[in-house]
Amino acid sequence: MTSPSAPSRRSPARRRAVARGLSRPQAIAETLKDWIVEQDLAPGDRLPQEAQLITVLGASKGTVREALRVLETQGLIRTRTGPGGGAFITPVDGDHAALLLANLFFFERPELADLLQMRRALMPALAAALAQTLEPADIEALAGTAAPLANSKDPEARRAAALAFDEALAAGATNPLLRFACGFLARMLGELVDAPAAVPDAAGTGWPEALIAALRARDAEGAAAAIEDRLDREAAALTAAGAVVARRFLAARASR
Amino acid sequence: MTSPSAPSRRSPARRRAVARGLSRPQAIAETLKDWIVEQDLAPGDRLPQEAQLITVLGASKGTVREALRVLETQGLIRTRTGPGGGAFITPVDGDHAALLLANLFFFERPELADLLQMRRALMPALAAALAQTLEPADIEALAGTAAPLANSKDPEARRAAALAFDEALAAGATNPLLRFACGFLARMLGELVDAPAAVPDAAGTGWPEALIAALRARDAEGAAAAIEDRLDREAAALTAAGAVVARRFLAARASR
DNA sequence: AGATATTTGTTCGTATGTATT
DNA sequence: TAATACATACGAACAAATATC
Repeated sequence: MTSPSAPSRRSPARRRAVARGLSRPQAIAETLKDWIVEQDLAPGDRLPQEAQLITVLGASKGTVREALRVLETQGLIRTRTGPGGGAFITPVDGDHAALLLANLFFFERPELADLLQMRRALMPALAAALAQTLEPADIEALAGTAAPLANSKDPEARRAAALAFDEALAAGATNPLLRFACGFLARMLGELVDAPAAVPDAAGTGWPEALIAALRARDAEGAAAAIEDRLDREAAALTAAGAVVARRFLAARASR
Repeated sequence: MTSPSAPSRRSPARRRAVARGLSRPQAIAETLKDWIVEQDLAPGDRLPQEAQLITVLGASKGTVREALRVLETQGLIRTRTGPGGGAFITPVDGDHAALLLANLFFFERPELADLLQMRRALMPALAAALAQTLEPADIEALAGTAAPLANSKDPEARRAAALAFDEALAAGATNPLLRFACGFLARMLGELVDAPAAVPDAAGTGWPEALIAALRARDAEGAAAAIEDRLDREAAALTAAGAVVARRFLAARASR
């Protein structure tokens, strides 16, 4: 009852992987990934059942389970128990990918200045792109999330609001690379940067209003300028306050 | 013989993780990550042995092994057999992180224009940064990798040379975020973009020489300008040739 | 070089949990 | 409620790798 082209015991991917010194479960995971591409599997599609994988891959239950756990960790599958259950392809989501990428920067820890430099390079491009692609309804929704930025009295609440606003901005990008990169930077800055003293924020300068206005006017340059003004003020304030990047992992968020 | 503060059966991280619907091995992996932070473990340090983890975590061997495989997949540990063996902390390397991140873009597949937009936003900043930080010896090494760009007759060789050069440029950045992002973009463009026809490259315009000259002169603006000229020409050529982003995973590279 | 001890890696039988019918 | 189909967890035995003497 094996499917006509099941993942093979001797796939090229697996031989490559083993030759590179990967462990067997990792190698089996590579085989399954190749198989996903070959079969053109899409989110929602199911992998063969554990029992079938055991026979087809020529590995024991434990090893196959470890291989599936590898794919789960990569964010590629989720498993369900019960009849009709099994391992299902799921699209990797940005939150999950951000977690994995943050592991890299746990060891190659960036300075605050590095985060700010990166943000300075990307966010003006994001703002300009948004000015050209955002629908009026999206702009008004953004304006909604921008409100607490100026209104909240509590500094902690304002910090959370700024993070939420930056993430909302990033989420609006049609370019998936820009969307992920800006969202990731916002999370790093919001969750991993600690300041010993209170950091005066730049919302009082009216940049959120200027940005929204530029977006409404589809004014790419104006939007970029509004963001640049804000970034420069905020960078100066963070640096002056002696903010630093903490040594921790990004926190996992609730899924599904 | 358990260490004075071993990973606990009821760590806060594990309760949080289980509450979020994570599987037990994933939850145990979260516990271990928290423990790495608490103990301030650095690359080379060893996790408790399998047998100890089994008793301390209150899980079976298979479950503990799956948890370790999760950490291995995240690039955080490597295991060795034999006396004195076990799971050792390893710094996550860029290649590994790139592979994991590429999984995200397997599903949220960027257009060629998205890749080019991102590169246009980042590489001028990279060039400017390099002009300020690169040592003379590094510049000369770069000049060496730039040579095949203009000299190779074979288009395929030139393509490989361009990829290698861009990765070398990225590797020179002191900002780890910039280093990773530019390296990742280079790999996406080099490995995942297929062109139906030959793509004339821009090396003939002398931009590599102009860039190297600007770097030698510590001329940030000149370096950025040289890169911008090249990017714009290359983008036009790729677009004209009808290049597209393929549906595949990034290929793993040889490690250690 | 070879024997031995240590530690991870793999397998399998069994039992349990969970969702569907 | 009961039966079924599936993943999940456990434990014991054995295999393979590697350091040490």
